[in-house]
Amino acid sequence: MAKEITSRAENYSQWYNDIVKKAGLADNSAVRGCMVIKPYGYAIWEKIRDQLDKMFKETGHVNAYFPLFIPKSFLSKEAQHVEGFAKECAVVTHHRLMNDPNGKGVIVDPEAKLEEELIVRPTSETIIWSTYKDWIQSYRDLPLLINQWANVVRWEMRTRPFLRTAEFLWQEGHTAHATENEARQEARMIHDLYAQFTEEFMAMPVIQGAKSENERFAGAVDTYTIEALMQDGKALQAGTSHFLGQNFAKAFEVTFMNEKNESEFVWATSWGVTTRLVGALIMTHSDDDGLVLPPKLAPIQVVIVPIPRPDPELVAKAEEIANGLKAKGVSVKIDLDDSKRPGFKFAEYEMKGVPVRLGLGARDMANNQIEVARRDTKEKDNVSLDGIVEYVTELLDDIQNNLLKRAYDFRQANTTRVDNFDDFKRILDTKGGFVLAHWDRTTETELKIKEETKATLRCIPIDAPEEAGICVYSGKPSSRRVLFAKAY
RNA sequence: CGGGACAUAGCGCAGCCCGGUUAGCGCACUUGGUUUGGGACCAAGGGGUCGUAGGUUCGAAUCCUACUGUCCCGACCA
Repeated sequence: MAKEITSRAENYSQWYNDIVKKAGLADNSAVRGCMVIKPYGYAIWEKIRDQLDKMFKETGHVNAYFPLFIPKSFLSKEAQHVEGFAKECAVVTHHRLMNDPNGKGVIVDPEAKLEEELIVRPTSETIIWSTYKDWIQSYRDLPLLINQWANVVRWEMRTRPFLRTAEFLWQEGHTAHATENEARQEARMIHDLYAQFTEEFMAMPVIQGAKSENERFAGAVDTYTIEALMQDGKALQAGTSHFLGQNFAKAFEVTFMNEKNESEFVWATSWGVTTRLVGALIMTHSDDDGLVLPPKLAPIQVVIVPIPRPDPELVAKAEEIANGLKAKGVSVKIDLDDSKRPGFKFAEYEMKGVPVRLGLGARDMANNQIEVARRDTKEKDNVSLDGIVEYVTELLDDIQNNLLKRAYDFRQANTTRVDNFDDFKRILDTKGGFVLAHWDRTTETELKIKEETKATLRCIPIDAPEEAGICVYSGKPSSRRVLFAKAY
């Protein structure tokens, strides 16, 4: 047994770390709080990125790139915004090093102090809105629909690979609109796009909702979120879309002339998802044998293992099958490594979450069949080589659907409606998961609940039906249930 | 930033309490051979400033002090 991972039951955090490491997704780095994303982990991110990028472009957005550094003065222009990020910013104060006159090594050259310090972007609203001011003159310049793929830095106390790192990769969309309504629609449209993406591609169902005032993005009027439920019963915020009102337009004086030749402030949105999605993917589907990937995001969808070794006849047949699959758009790897035995390879590909494994040996060739193993259920079947391409492409769809259904069923089974605070606490302590409860819509109650239960108000679901009830904490009237959970 | 644990080869660990030749084991790696349908076996080999800096001592992986880092549990957060 070369590689083993801690079971989820034994230690969920350790299980997660083991998967990240042993599936080859990421390593710790020499820099505290920062990870190295390894090729296999990055390949998953690329799949996520490419699909989202396509969806953004289909909805009229274009990509651009803004600077990593933000003048300190920019960050202080929007009061709530700076308050939200001030505690976790990396600051550049100097621009030069020099040899240490007292010994070996280098020191910061005290002569090279910057006149104005630069902040490493924790998010780009300020630099972008200072730029948009110059780009927008007329209603004819609107809407401005721009996205950027970038890295950002938030100096977090405690980090975990993919879920929270000091530096992470993301996309941030920043749009400007002539009317409030159009901006609100944009924020909601992206919110829907995110939900569609996570469900269709990540096979991860999400609850769509609005954040409470307390949980809202610093500087936003409304924040929409997609909340996913992880296997340990904790919620994970997987993406947010913000309606920013005219807050940034006012802070950066971004105005335009409307059709009546009147000057107006523009209406704004911003929205983003991060490499955290890779963490979400891990914690939604994986099991005690390793990573489980949905076919639509798997860097390798099918691996063919010649058994017992890659002999020429087997490889020739494997290539024939692989070419058939590739013609259908399936990514296939033929394992040509002859230094490892099949059993080792099986375990390895299971650890890496490859959705389908085909085992091809002389015995199979003689019987005109092949061994098909699916990662999600670990079932194995001997399947005729005739029509194998169709069989596998259908199986990939089936796995994708099965993962979504499994995650959805898990969420259903771990979503509990409660009507009093005793039940609320009991469910969170025993079962965990999502809790749907009535809430009186005050921040005071929200904070009390958080203090007493560690559960946070994840969102006010957009599809929650109107339902008369009383707040589980205060007993005051409420018209709909909201979503609480312990969260990452 | 609080509470706890840990730091010895790429990874996982033993040795430390009770200081004493050349610091050991498993996995991984290299070479050769035998194997090969679920993590092969045999043999030979390479790889270490024992986290860093001080201190005690004739002598420190081992004892003392400080620092740094990592992990787990909290608080903060995508």
